Amino acid sequence: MMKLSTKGRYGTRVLLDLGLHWGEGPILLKDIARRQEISLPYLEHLIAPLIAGGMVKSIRGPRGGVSLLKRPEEIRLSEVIQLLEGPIAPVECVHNPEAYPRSPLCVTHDIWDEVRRAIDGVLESTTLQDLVDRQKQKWNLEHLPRHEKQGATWEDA
Amino acid sequence: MMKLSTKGRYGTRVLLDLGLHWGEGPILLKDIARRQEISLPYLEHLIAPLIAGGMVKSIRGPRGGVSLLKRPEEIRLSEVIQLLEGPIAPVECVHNPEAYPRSPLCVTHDIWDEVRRAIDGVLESTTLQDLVDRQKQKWNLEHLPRHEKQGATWEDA
DNA sequence: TCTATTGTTGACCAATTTGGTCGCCAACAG
DNA sequence: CTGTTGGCGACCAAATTGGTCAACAATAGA
Ligand code: FES
Ligand code: FES
Repeated sequence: MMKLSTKGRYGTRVLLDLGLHWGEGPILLKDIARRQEISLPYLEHLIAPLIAGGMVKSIRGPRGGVSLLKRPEEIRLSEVIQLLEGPIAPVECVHNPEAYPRSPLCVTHDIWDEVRRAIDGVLESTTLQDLVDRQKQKWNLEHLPRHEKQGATWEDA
Repeated sequence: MMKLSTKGRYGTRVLLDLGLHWGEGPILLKDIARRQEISLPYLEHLIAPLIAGGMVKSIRGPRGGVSLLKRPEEIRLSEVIQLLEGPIAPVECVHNPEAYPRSPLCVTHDIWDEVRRAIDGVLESTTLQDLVDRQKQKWNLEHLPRHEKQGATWEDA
């Protein structure tokens, strides 16, 4: 039920990667693809909505690449998921109130909206900087230099 | 993102229907199908996991039908969704901890688990009886006799 | 200006999931 | 035995997912 697709999962990892390299100028898609183990052609599609959403900037040509347009602490996970997976809602009608005139009569509607608010609460209160901080902390606990662990941000076993 | 499928949505309506007819003996699938506007063949598939999960009892033959095995106040929405849609988790690894040895190193894992707990919190604290009560209250506000409105529990416009 | 580099786009594809229908079988009341 | 009712598996179409590929656009630097 209600699984996140690879868009959301990979995309979050891509942004975490960009957050970890914040301030280093344009990052090559090729490098992100290698570190996050995402195929380059697929990554190009993943990054598109993030660029369209004004979250990421891209530069073509030599010395090009992509970088965050906003500071990591200004990027909330709710925006990220919104861009990558669309509206955060367990059912259509919750996100699209006016299109469903029956909502006021529908009991389950109220519950699904509560679920939506619960999800949104978590994602809204988490920023990309939070993820970056947690990642660095985990690396420190491992007593390993950061650059040796940069590939270890996967969610797939 | 993370939409509920018709299994979860229709199935919840089916249980709400059974909750509203609690104590009336076996309810015909045919009647549920008509009231909830679900095709009978599809309904038979929807009800299967609920029977397998011990939530609903079925009786075949004349004067048969289905009915709740537990009282509506003992049926939590979390169980319902669990039976109909599988584990409540935005990513596999959250539900399947031991199969994903990388979890402790993975930052996003923590976030997805927070999301899972948020969802579960809502569904765990809502029982079928809550839905029944809300439905009756909505009907009362409409000042209409109950039996005229029994079809109006849809979530689809 | 030429070229190598890097991102952009859209067409295309296979696999999976979703949302069903249909036909036959099993159980049971009368 | 017969009619009624649910159980179950095969089957199906459509949508979604998860990609690949080739052609193109932009740009930096020689
Ligand atoms: S291991 Fe589960 S999200 Fe990373
Ligand atoms: S109208 Fe949205 S769930 Fe019923």
